[in-house]
Amino acid sequence: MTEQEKGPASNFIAAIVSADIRANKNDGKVMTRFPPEPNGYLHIGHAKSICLNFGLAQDFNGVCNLRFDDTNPTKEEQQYIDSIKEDVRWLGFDWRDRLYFASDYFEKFYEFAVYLIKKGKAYVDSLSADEIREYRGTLTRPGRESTYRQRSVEENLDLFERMKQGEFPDGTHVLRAKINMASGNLNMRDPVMYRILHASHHRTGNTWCIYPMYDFAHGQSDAIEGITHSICTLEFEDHRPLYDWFIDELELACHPQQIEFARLNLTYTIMSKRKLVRLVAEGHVQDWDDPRLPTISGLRRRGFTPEAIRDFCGRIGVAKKDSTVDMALLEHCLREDLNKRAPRVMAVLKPLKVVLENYPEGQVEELDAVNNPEDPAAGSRKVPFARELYIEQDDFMEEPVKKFFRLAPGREVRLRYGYFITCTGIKKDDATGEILELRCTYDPATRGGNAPDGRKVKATLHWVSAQHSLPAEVRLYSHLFTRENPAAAEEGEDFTTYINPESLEILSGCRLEPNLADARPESIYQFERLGYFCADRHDCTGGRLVFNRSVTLRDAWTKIKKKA
RNA sequence: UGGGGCGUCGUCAAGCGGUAAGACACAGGUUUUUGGUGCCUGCAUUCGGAGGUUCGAAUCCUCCCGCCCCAGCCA
Repeated sequence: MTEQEKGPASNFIAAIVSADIRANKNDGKVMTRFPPEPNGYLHIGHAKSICLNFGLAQDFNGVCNLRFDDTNPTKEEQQYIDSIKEDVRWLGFDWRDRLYFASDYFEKFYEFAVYLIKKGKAYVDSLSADEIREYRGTLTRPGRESTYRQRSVEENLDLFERMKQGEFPDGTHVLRAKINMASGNLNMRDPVMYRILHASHHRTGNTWCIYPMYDFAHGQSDAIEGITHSICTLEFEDHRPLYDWFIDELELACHPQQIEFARLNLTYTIMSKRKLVRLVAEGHVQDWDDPRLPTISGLRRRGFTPEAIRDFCGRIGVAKKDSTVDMALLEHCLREDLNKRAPRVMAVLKPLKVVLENYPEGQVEELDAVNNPEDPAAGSRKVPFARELYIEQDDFMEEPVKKFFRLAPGREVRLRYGYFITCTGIKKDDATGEILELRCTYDPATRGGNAPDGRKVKATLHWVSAQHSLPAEVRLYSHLFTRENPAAAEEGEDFTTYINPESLEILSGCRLEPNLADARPESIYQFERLGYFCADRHDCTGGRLVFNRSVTLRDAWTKIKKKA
């Protein structure tokens, strides 16, 4: 069942939207928006918001805008705009011609500000940043009014105009809303609306040297665009009274409804932009698209599909409770998607040579292998079989423990789509005792993997032909952190303490079946019995074969081993 | 000690006065040329706690407890 067939999501926000439509609020129309600040890369938490906003629009016959909240030129960059657009598109969402920028509305915001000044609802404050903080009071004590709060409308108008003209250096004045310095909600204690920033903006250049704060830009942007439901995360709940206050005082025709939901947390990773920046900047990971990161580009490079991510976002639900979703659910969604789509292929990650003593030298057979047992339409392929093969080191034990039913001395197993083989000998390095190769015999009657006499074997192993297989590099990824909640650091430690030193294992001597010779970057395969692997979008080029492990297959044997 | 939220299975999450959905995880079984997949079974006499209202409460009322967010000229 695809996510489309599962029907509209049911969550408290969908319920609100649905009720609004029934009541014919907003003439029954729905318009949402995804409003990222272009100061970093999108991560799986943003995907939740994207799926919610675009999904609501889809489910209720509305539209969803992509709007960049670019009101702080000191932090925002074009490269982030590009990556965000690419990621949203890759996730499968289309904003059509509705690409907006808060900076498109700077002129309007300025007029709004002037309007509020004239109305006596805004004033220029000339306190220093430190003084403003001090005057604001504390959580339990009310603030004090600024000595500049009573400036005349004329003086405020004059000062604000001169702020705009660039007469004053950064930090000398701000425009503030005149609300209530005694409010229990600190956001209502005369919040700053504009600050002076002599900085070049990535879109407006040097046109402005005053920039609106989030609170004086977001709601108005929503109202200008005609947004009906403005969905954001819980930490903005305290801002809602201010969101409403500005729109009311500005007497705007459209008054979107702000609704808050809990942001996504995932076990064994971190979602905070600040911490992600540190991981990248301090070199704990390669870059923003490091496959260990929960960034959209990292997940993509890891081999996650848009379908799996969308399915995940649909399953986790939307609510107001702080929660941490099990990473295992994300992995489950990927396995489920890939199980039905990924072509199967054989790859040996840690090769152990096998010589079939009774197989004719120089003989090569092309054996039929099913491409995907879950999808008959995927057809089959030929895989070369020869006297010398590689199997996985983990598939042999000289002294097998109980419940290990793979290859061992004297034991017979099946080579997938190949023959039954029996281990007859071990060649070791005399000095180190290291196993160099296995001597085996094969049963010619079992070609394809079936024994005419009906005898059974307990294991089927994957393999590749030694001479035909292709060398490859395979990167094995696991959790970036050793703790479920790395953000909750103990005394004297921070989250980097819990970085998993084994989150990346690079295997360079891997052997792939020859059909993988022209694997395209980003193509995903199931390496039988091992997991799903994705050709690296950057490094799997120019004849070099480089694969990233997206996720392992569920593995009963590892569990048995751990219990023992 | 101010303001705003939230507390239903290990983790998410339905439920909205009529007697606790579902998913992941976990545990068994079964099928199987992937110890994969599929299929079957088990997994909250109880909804943070205590009172109360009611024939009946996770749902309504009261009090208590716990957790999260807010003192950027960040978003």
